[in-house]
Amino acid sequence: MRSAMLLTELDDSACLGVSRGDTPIACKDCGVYQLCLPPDGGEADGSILDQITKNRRIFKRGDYLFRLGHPFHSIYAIRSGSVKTYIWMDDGRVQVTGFHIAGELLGLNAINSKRYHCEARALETTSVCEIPFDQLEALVRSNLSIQYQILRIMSREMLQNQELILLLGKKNAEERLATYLIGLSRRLEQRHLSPCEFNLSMSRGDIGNYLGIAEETVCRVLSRFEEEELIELRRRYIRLRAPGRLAQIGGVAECAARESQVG
Amino acid sequence: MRSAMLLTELDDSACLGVSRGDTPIACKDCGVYQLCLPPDGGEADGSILDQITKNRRIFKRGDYLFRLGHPFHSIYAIRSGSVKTYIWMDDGRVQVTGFHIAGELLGLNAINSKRYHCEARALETTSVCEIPFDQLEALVRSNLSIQYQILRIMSREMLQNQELILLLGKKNAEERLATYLIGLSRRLEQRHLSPCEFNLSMSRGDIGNYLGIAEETVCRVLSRFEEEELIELRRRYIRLRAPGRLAQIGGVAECAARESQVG
DNA sequence: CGACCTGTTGAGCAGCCTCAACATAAGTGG
DNA sequence: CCACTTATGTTGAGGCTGCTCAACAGGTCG
Repeated sequence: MRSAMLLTELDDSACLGVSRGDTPIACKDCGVYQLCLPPDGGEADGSILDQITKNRRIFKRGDYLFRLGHPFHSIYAIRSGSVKTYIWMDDGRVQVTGFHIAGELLGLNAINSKRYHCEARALETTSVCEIPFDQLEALVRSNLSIQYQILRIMSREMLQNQELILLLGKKNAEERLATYLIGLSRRLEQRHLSPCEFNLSMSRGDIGNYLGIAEETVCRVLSRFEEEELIELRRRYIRLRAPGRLAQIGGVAECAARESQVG
Repeated sequence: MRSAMLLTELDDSACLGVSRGDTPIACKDCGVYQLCLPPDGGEADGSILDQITKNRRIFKRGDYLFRLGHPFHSIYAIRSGSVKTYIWMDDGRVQVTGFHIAGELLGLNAINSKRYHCEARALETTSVCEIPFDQLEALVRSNLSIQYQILRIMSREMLQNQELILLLGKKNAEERLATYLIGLSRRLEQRHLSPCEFNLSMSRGDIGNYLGIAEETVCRVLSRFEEEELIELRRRYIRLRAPGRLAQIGGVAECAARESQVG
């Protein structure tokens, strides 16, 4: 038996946006591909890109990609699988700071201090491209647009963190979970994966920790959602039956309405 | 009467780390200076730097530096004064995402989408350097180390956001306020300003909003801190009488113990 | 098969919010 | 300069959301 995976219900070749063979990630928005393709759609420097995409590693469930405080050497582009990142306080309280799926980059916030400032752990069998920072720097020097891509990626990550701050500061338990489900759904959709039917790779405890609520509250709210026929639930399998309604509950703007204006 | 300022108790020339005349910000860690000085300590390109630092603007209390959704054109380096940034939900709930003082950069998270994703408003009379993004890009092209500096700055901002996420997700009201006071104190200290005696430029409501607690709770906890002789309080004036104890309450590691290791 | 991990549901409790009244300071106009 | 309004801060009382503790169910693994 393989370990729990996002989207085990779907066929393998589509799973997490990675095709079977050695072909690159199919999604325009993904990891190294995203990093190495200039925004104008031209081709990046093939040799360096090839070199980087060959640095593949597999992590099994529970393996650490990197650990808090350790020296920064690489950033990681997830090819398939999923990863959680978290930090903690001296007394042992832990805060999950993010779940990361195919196409996302990890470790960028270590650039400043040259040390990882969170811990990254695989939630399931996960394939990544490891990109040594010196290689990345060389890449940047050889190709100005890549530097700009990195800025864009970091800028986007900062936006996501702001959304999380809004969630933690102002939303109640129902809104938090609705927001979470819709956010996950949209990320899957961006990767051309089924946005309304998937398997969670993280536990209820992880979800609750991330959202700043207790594991039990996660269960209760999800049960309520199921009662109200907003979702269908079987352990880690979930189907969104009313994504629009969930977005409404979560206070998440429709994609199109994102650029709403001020008075 | 001038409006409330951080540190009105101190003499003007030291106020917020800006000297009286046209001399640059005195603090090594500050805004444009930080942006334009390569990490090796050499001099940046004088002409472009000069050009940029001449783009000065003054904002009065309540003025907007930029507004949510508006097209991104500039980033802002604060020279003196202070600014709050915030976002909101459709139903009007607002989340303050940060308070920013001299030496900090605003607007970097708009790079990705070319639109500002938060609103920035002066808390008091505030002097900034406005840096048009095209000028910044030119600067980056002419000087590779500046690009790296921007990466560092963004990386650091991401760390601060992670700390806020930890606070919002896991700390109680007392811990939040203690963390807040210590954080502010340390930022002032970095700018060679009195770390234990200052005037807050933000209201109790703003503080509570930022920390995810009610205004009334802010008052109550601060009153309790005063009773316990941890602080001295007179409206917006505050003196930290036991910063070590506050750091302990807030679960904030001592600066020296920051690189604590994992097992 | 038993041990263990994860998830679910219930009961009681508490931290913080809400609402409200009031105090103090700041701003405004005569 | 004072009366008035407005903004901000403080304190109290009561209520609610979500937490804690606990028991148990279902799946997984050695």
